[in-house]
Amino acid sequence: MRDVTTASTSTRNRGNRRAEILEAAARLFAARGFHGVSIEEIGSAVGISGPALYRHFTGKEALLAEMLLDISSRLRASAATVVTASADPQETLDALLNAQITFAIEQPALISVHDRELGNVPEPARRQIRRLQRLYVEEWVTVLAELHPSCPPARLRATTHAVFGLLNSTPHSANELPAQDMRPLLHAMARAAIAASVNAR
Amino acid sequence: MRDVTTASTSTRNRGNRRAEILEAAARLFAARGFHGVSIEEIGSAVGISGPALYRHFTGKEALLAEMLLDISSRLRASAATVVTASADPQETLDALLNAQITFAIEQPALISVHDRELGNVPEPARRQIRRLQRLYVEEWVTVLAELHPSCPPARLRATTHAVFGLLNSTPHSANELPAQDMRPLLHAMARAAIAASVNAR
DNA sequence: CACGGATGTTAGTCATCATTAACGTTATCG
DNA sequence: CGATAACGTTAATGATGACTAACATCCGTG
Repeated sequence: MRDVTTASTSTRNRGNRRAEILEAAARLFAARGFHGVSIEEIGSAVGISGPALYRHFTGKEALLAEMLLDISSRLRASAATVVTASADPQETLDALLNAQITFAIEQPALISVHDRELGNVPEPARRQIRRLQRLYVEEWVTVLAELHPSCPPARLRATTHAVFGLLNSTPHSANELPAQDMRPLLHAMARAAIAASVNAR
Repeated sequence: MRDVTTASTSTRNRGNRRAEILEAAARLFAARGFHGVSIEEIGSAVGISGPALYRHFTGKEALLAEMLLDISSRLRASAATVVTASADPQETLDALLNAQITFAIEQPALISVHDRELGNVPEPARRQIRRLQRLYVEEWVTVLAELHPSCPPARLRATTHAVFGLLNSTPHSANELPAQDMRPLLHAMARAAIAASVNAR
């Protein structure tokens, strides 16, 4: 149905509005939770008001679902890219750390929503999001297992979650340090925490 | 224990009710957020139904406020106790770590609610909770500053938040490892992360 | 025994939404 | 020039849900 060759003008701001709405909603959800924010508030945050959202999303839950799906897809995809880019596990781990740190620093609202609101996503989408999250964790576990083959996978999984918690602390410490200091700080802390985890046995 | 034979009626738990309600509400809030849980649900989770909650709390927001106030008071008090108990900063830090780890492992639901729902607490109480949280962070920063006087306080604060994120990852990794393995793992990771933070400069 | 307080119950009440309906306004394009 | 699709708007509509009212019950105590 879509004519790609002549669609330059017909799709003026279509993609923009959706992205704009998702961004505003993420900020609001991060502050007061999915059910604490009304459709009207999301609308007025982007200059339109209320039910106009239904021209872009089929409902509030669908908006949340798309938001979480987008986040987990991007994380998982970036991990997959990083993993195939290098054969050296230590280098790969550093790249995984850098990708996650970039995301945590640049999108603290999405980070918050991502690990708070899964319980509010309706069932068809929830399973898919969980799957992507699990795959993302497994990318990390695989890399860590290459570095430390003697460490049991369950321990590596717990280690990975702890590292995510460390890196995703940015919403709490956003104003303490500038990003240029925060970035190497988180990287160093995470590397040290991982090393301690697999050595202290 | 209690004599069940003579108490055929619905439980003689007079003082326990409030605590019971707070605990059930914490679990529910952790799963679906403050606004995602109804008064009716909280009530039926403890065997009573609906408006009976108003015999124990003046409202839903008051319930949340008391929950968060209780958590932050306990954390702050335990930190104050620990700090005065020893003059050796390293020993004090280990005690702080152990206290927070115990809390994170035993009360994952409270941990979740504590750093997600502050935005839903009405204003008089919110300021007080923030104050207690800030005092708790400052206990940590003070101890860390004794150990590493050359490190700027802002950096120590960011480090503290990152360590909290690491330790409070328990809601995500609850089923990966038994508590007896999780505890030393988190302790070792946190210590290493702190050391890396203050050294890598 | 009567009474009062603590604790429940069930039926309103009143707001607040999410969602839908019905109705403009462009602007692209045949 | 219309037709039509994209995008908004302002009223319903219907649920849900917090909170209140009115009414038991139990139990300690004067």
